[in-house]
Amino acid sequence: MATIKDIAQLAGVSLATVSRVINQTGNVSPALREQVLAAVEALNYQPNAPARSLRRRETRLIGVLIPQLNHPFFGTLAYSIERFLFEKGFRIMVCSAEEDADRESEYAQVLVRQRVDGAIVAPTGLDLAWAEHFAHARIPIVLIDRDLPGVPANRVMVDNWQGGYQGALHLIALGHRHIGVISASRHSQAMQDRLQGALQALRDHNVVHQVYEPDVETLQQYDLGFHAALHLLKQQPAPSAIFALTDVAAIGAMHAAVREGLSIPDQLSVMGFDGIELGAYLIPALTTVAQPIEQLGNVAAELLLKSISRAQTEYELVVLPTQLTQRASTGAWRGAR
Amino acid sequence: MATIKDIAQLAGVSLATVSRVINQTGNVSPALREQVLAAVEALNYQPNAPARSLRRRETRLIGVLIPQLNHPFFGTLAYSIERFLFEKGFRIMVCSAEEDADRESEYAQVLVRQRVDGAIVAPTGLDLAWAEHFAHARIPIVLIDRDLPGVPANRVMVDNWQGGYQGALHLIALGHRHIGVISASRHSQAMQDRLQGALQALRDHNVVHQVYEPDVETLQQYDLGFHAALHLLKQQPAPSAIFALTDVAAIGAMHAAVREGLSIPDQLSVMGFDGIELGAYLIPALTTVAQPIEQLGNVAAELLLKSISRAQTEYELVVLPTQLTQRASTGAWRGAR
DNA sequence: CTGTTAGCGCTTTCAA
DNA sequence: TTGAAAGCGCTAACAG
Repeated sequence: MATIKDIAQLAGVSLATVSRVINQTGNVSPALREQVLAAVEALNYQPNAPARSLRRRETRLIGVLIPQLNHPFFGTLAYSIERFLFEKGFRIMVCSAEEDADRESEYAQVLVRQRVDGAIVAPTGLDLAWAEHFAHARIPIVLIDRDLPGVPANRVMVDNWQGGYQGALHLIALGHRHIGVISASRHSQAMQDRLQGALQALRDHNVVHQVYEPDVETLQQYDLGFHAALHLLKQQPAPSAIFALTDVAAIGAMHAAVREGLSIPDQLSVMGFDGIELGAYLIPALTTVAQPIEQLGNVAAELLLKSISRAQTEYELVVLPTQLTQRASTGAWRGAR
Repeated sequence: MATIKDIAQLAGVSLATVSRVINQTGNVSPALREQVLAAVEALNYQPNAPARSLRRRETRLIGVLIPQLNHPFFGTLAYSIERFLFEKGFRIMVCSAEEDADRESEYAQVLVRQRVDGAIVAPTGLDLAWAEHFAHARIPIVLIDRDLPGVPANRVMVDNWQGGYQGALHLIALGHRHIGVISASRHSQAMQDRLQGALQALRDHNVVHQVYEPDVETLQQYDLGFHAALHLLKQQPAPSAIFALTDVAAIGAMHAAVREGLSIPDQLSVMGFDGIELGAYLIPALTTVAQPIEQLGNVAAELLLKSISRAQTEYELVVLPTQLTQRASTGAWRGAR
């Protein structure tokens, strides 16, 4: 591969001049500029990013550490971050921690070694080993989706408690008095907040409820919802509505309900949480507590860029609102089955 | 951040010794090794990847260039590649070309500049500018999902033509004689192959059919399927079955059908192509021509690693079989509506 | 406006 | 077994 030296040679100028032309820094006479550009063209020169990073002490690389790439919510989040940062001249390295603290920590080290300029992290759980790695390296991070109160960092997320409350309230307002709740993870702060919010609403209105929480973390979220619903539907009295704390789990729950011969929403209302695009196309379309996913990603990226450019000691917490998106999967209670 | 020099100083050894310990190359006496390791621990040393890459002339980075990160099929593909390569000590840089040739080409340049050791590409279309960038830099690539006959590279994909034929045959065997086909893209070779395969089956059995092809590339695949189905259902005679050439489009089509008051599969059969996990949880569960997505990713990654380690002039084409996965969204023709 | 030069952090001969 | 030193490709003083 051609180097700056080759260009200099071919153009008959010094290394510095080539560098100046390429980076548009400093003044170069039009004549020389032309020569350099011609040489660049002729040799298909592409700057060596590692060399540049080494010298400049910045990589223009941002780490994105999420639980799972192959997931509608996190995939959309990563995608929005990618687009935002691409415009700003930053590239991303996406890493799937797979809901595994060891893997998460290992990936954090990888990102540190790559000398990313910053990282956006949707933490897996309560283990903070990964955060230590970034802290030691003084690499700024932004927490997204899942809160982690102890960590010194900017945070951007929705008000999960409020969303949980809001969602449960929707079912209550429809007349449901036996409600099942499906939590997707014990270790996610977001999930716990949603759950507590929902429970509060349920208690406030004296609604009988049953909670399903998985014993272990799982990546099989559809399946989780499926089995959770099967479990909840066996309870006595059986719920007339299910509030799944993620859309993906809600989809699994819907499938389980139909397999049990129940029609949605006539015999069972099902709602989710997240607001993934897919929800609108389900049959019936999924009622959900929607997060502003794109905005979450954009705000996080923006905040990160800010803390990269000027070291800060004050950390922001941005809380975005959720929005109840009522669609066809929930309906008024129609009496006992 | 601590450098190898700091470690050497603290441990009272030379740079070379530190390097030997860290890389486990060359022999170092146990005593010195201990000292070095202690210093590494004490200073939270993390090797500087850009510096190492510069010197070693390899980055252990692999580019993954796909049309869209936020997409069940490509997301799963990227995820399987990530997992496979992580085990082998390689990291990935995922880039979403967004079905846009310019963006794709730009991203290819980014990857070249990062000096990735190789790239796995699901090309957007027929513009080959991106491939030139890799070719000039002599960076090995593997094509995945979408074929591009002219490009000198390993290729791994399913037999899309056969899959298309197989899918159409399934509907024909169910007795359908008016079938609508939804193609998701004009520029994707994969899509064209599927379409041709399906058309062949349709012609072979004298089945009346109607094809919907989008005018422009779109990232809104659910919506594409939705509008395509609306269009097809208006035709005379109306189709009794729809074969969408991606699962995501099939989901949109199902939604449109239900909105038009049709029940699936009683009044309209719908099937897709891809075999995304979600399909099994839809209501009704989606019949599809399934690709072995994980395997596609793994094979591509393996092939790439092979061509990185030893430069090759012979290129392989790996064709994996599709599998018809029959579920609830398709059923026997029940007579005219 | 242009060129020379000193490193960025690391690996790897080559000598000792 | 260990260390000294050169250099990967680039940028940024500094000098002219």
